[in-house]
Amino acid sequence: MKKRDEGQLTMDALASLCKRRGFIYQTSEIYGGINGFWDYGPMGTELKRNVRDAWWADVVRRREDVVGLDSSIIMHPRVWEASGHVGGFSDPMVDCRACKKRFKADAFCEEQGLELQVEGKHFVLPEGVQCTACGSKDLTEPRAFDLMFRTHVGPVEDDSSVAYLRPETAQGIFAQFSNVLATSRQKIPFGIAQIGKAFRNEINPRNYTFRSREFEQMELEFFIKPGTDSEWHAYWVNERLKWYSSIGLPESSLHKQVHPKEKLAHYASACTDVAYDFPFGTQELEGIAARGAFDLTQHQTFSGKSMEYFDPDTNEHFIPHVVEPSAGVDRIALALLCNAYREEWVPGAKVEGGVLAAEPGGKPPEGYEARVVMRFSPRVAPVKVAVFPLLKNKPELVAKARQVFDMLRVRWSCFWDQTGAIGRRYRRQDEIGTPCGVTIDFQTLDDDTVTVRDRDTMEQIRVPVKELTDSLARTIGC
RNA sequence: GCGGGCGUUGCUUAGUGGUAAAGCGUCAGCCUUCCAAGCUGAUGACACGGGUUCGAUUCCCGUCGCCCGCUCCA
Repeated sequence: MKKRDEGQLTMDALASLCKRRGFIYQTSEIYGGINGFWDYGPMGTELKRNVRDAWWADVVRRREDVVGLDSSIIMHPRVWEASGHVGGFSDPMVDCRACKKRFKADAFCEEQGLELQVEGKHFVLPEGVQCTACGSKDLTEPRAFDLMFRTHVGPVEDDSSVAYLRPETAQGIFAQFSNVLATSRQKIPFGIAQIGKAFRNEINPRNYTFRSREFEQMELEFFIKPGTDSEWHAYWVNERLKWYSSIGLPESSLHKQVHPKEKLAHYASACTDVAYDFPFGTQELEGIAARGAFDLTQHQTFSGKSMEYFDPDTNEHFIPHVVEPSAGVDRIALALLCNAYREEWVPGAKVEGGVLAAEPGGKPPEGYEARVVMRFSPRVAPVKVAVFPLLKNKPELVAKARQVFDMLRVRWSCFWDQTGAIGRRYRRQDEIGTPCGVTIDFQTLDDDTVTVRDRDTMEQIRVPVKELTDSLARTIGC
C-alpha cells in the first residue's frame, strides 16, 4: 500500500485524509462496501453543498434567463426510448478469451460477413465466427451490457412494469420543456437547470469517486433559436471555464478539450469538455454540447406532443435548438479535494521562518513539523471559521468565545473547538481546510480584540470583535 | 470484463496455528497565556463465508472490496 509516488499526490493519500476527516467513506462499509458507490461524511456533505450552491447561484439565481427544475428520478420508460438510451447503450458485447479484447457483437459479426442471431432474449454467435484481432474461436457468448439500472414500478415484476433509474437528468428537462415554457414566462433564448442524482451501471468503476454508478449531475439545457448554436456554445464554454476559476481550480490545471467533428454524435454540431489534471490523468469534469433540435424532436416524435416554439418577434414556429453544459458534482468535489491537498513543513514555536513545501519522503528541518492542509477556496470550504477559547479551563475565556461563536455562526458554517492545545486545534482545521481561525485570549478580556489566524500563511492579526464579521467577510468573500 | 498485487482498530504499521503489539488519532480528567507539549485513564482491529485442524487472524477455497495494467466510458 504505497502512499507516495515521487512526490505526487496519490489517491491513496487523499482517500485516507478523506476518511480520517469525514469527507468520503466507502458506502455500506460495515458490509464490505459495494463497488461504484460512495458516501459523503460531514465535511464532504458541506463541500458538495457548496459546489451545488455556487453553481445554482451563478447559473440560475444571478441570471434572468435560466429557471430551475426538479424532476423525478424514475420517469416513463418511453422517455429512454426517445432519448436513445434503451437500445443504443445496451449493445451485446463479445469477449475473446485468447487475446482479452472486447467487441460489439453485431459489428463484429458484420465484419466477417455474418449476422448476429437472436434467440428469444439471447444473442447467439453465428457458426465460424472468430476473433478479428487474433483469430481465436474461443469467444464468450454475446452479453448485453445494459448501462441503465432497471427496476419495477408497482408490486408486480413483469415486463409491463419495467422502469429505469435515470442515467442523466437532462431528459427530465426536455420532457417538461412545454410546461416550463408555459409557466415561467420565459422567451427564447432561455435555460432550464437541474441538479440531481443519476445512475449508470458502469462496467468498471475506477479512480475513487471519479466514475461512480450513482452520481450527481448539474445540467443546464439552454434553448436557442436555430442557427445561433455556435455562438451560444462558445458563450457557455467561456462562462463555465470562468466558473471553475471562481471555485478555486487554477486555470493551469484545467483544459478545454474540443471534440473533433468526426467524433461527434450525428445530431451534435459541437462538444467541448472541461477537463482537470487529476493524479490519475486529465479527465472530464463537464461536457458542453450543442445538441441541435435532436432531443426535443425525439420527444415530439415519441410522445406525439408538439415541442414547437412560437417566436412572436418573427412569427416563426420552430423546435428550439439546445446547448447543454453538463457537469458532475462528485467529479468537481474530487477535483477540489485533489487541488486543495498539500503536505507542508511548518515552523514550530521556537523557529523563525515561513511555510515550506514538504519534500517527498524527507523529514522536516530542525524545529519544523509536517502538516497536511486543504487549501480550499473559501467559497467551497466546508467550514469557514473555527472559534477557540485559548484555554478551556478558564471559564471567562470560554464564555467570551461562546459569544463570538454564536455571533459568527448565524452567517457562516462555523466550528467550535476547546479541546487540547491551541496548535493542535489549528492543525485539525488545516486538515479540513478552514480558512479562518478565531482565538479568544486574555487580551480579549481587556480590549475586546481577538486573533484571526490565516490557514495558508499561519499568520495572525488582532481584530476588534465589533469589526470581526466585516473583517472575516473580506477574507471569506461571501 | 481479463491479468497481477493487496485486505490487522479512525489512520499508519508490527506479529502469530493457541484470538494480537505500537505510534498517531479520538474521548474524559489534570495541566497548559497561540501552532499536533506533558501526565493519567478510556476507546478500539485480524473484510465476509466455507474448508482443513483439538484450535485459524495465520494454511486452503470462494465471495466482497481496494490498488495497478489492459479494456470500456452514451
